[in-house]
Amino acid sequence: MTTQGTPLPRKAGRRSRADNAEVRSQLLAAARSLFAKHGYAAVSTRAVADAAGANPAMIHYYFRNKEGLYEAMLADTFKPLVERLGSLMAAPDLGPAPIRRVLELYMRTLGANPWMPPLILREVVAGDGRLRDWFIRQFASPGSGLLTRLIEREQAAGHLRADLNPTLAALSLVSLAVFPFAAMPVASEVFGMRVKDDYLDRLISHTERLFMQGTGQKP
Amino acid sequence: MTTQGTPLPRKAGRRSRADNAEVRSQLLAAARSLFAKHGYAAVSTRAVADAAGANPAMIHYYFRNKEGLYEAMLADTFKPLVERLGSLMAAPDLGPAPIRRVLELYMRTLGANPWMPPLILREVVAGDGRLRDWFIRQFASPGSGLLTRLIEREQAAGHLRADLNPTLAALSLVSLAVFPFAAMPVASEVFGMRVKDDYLDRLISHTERLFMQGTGQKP
DNA sequence: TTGTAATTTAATCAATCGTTTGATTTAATA
DNA sequence: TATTAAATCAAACGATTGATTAAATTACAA
Repeated sequence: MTTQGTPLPRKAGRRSRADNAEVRSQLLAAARSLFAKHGYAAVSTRAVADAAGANPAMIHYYFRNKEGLYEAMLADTFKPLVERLGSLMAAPDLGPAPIRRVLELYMRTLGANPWMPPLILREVVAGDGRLRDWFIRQFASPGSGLLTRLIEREQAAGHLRADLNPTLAALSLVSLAVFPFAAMPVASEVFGMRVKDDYLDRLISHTERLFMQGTGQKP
Repeated sequence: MTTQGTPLPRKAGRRSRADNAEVRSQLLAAARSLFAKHGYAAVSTRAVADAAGANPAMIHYYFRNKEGLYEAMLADTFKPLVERLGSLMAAPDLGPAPIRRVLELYMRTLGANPWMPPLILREVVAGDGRLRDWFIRQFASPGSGLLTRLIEREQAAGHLRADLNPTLAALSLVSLAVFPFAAMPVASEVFGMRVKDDYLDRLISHTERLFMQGTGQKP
């Protein structure tokens, strides 16, 4: 499971061939698409190489093995979002409507990168370790204490309904931020949804509203 | 994907050997546990047979192939819940607090059968068909129109906050019913939750409360 | 141009996959 | 007891898996 071996591209001091790292990034893109769609075990390294228009040996060359490829793909995919979320929630003085801004950043990112929700869900659900620990660490720093504390602060400020347990509210918020996107293909059939242009806006507003005081009025 | 072949246990007119179907049910149990924990592609038919203390050929004998085993396992696992949910929501005259009763049935069942949430999530997320269609059909009848209409009825009766779109509320309800259970192992680490005896009750109440008017009081 | 390291190809390794075969055992029927 | 069918087993099938290598090719510094 853990990669205990030597590093690979032995100190690429020289750039060559098509200015490059192009094959590497194409492998990452192919891996992201295939792993998101079919899951880790169902995707062969040959399939990734084919989809990237490369040779299986290139995976060994750049990433040592299948796990190394998967790990690099996850980091490449989620690092930007995790960093932006962290800096947003860790800010000493929150701007206006921080909960909504977290929701917006989260949902718009997932909406724009459809491969993210499946990857998140698979990592969350996967019983075996693989990258579960790495993934937990990624989302633990900005997602756990920070989100719970953000909710507490917003409750204290009177911006959020106070009758909710902060920890459960944080868990609910994440649930509502992730699941609907991963379930979109199915939900559109099950619930007969017509995913129109304003769907994302309506979903964000709806989710935010759940944590606010109900008005009793129709939306 | 579709099994186009002949049926297998050729008309079991005779019962034999340990009164039987025991191997069959043990294969189903092993498949349920392993597929839930590791996913379809990551589990070999040999592993299932070993865990069931049976011979690999018995899978072919009872279920024709790996997909047949998986399909039978899904049906065996979810049919009871689906039926109970359907009859609860389709009742002409709902009893008191039907939303809470749906939540209770759903969550307590998932809580008592830890393999269900991973299976649901995998089926929802799986891009390829396999049993996605079957699964959608299972949850479409009781889960779609019925749940949405139930929410509308409860809104009309003044039992549910009226400022929520019924379809989005239905999707949110399902999200909150499924995701926290599947995420439990991770969430307990990320959110520092201590899953105590009353955890399920508190989660149910919290989720129900989200769809009610906020009181502004601490819980 | 030549030397050298980076990159890519083709080929191959042992291991494991899902599946099937053919023979055997068990138990009910005639 | 003889017959028959269901159930089970050990063994092996061909195909594919992840991984690795040796050799060929490329690009750039000297």
